[in-house]
Amino acid sequence: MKKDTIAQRQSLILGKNADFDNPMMNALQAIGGKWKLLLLDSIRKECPKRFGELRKELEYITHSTLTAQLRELERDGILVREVFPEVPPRVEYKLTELGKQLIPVMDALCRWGEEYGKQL
Amino acid sequence: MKKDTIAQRQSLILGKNADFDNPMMNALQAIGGKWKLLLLDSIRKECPKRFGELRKELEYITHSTLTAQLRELERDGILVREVFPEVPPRVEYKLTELGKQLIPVMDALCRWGEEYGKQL
DNA sequence: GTATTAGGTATGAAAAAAGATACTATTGCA
DNA sequence: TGCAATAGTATCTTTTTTCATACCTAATAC
Repeated sequence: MKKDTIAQRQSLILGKNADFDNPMMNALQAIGGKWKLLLLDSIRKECPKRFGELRKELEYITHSTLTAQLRELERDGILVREVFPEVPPRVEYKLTELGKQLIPVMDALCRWGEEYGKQL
Repeated sequence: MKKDTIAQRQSLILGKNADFDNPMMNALQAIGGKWKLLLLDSIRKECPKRFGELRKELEYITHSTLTAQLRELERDGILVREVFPEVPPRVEYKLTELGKQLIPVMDALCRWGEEYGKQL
């Protein structure tokens, strides 16, 4: 296959046309960002969760980055966004069924993170 | 705490002085790169694995990036590097105990990746 | 009419990650 | 002598990601 830009090659690796035979690639394409697992971990602990609550918890994430990451997770069917037509507005995010299926993964990863933290 | 550079803030988030109370942050600090889980997934399937084999499997990774990622995983105690004093040289990578504890995580993540792939 | 609120968008600049490329070492073999 | 093979390093450039900042929206209270 022709490879013109790096982005195109990336799409082969972690992108939309990812190798369906490699589940790890599929998974990383969806949740492989810097913040995504942190976001999902926070949402699963209190679901639904508001935008502002996420901001507070992920102290150092930027407003615009937070929006971007949430949009991607929504696009990929991992969480849903619900807007309440109030003023001031309220927006809640919660896991979809697919998102909930990530909970065992997050559990396992957290357990490992504790192990890893011990020897840090 | 004073925050001068982005790097310093990052170190608060995902870095060496990460919040030990947040296992997810610990975990992502170690295995959160773009290639790391792909590398580990490949190594766990055939352990030990040679440098050149990794290159072939992760078709699009650069030689120097592969080296860098492997060095970090070694530094973080997730895999060990064994050099065989032959010519041409042979270098094998294998999971440490800590690395092996990642196997359930990778299993869970792959299962999820399959689910996710279905609706892609 | 303007301040407040929560959430969002848009822009350009900065930083981090990854890439391309060229170089090294080793030694048996033609 | 020169080349092949494997693994690695060093340097510079490009790509991607994230940040900083400013601006937008809506209903309500003042």
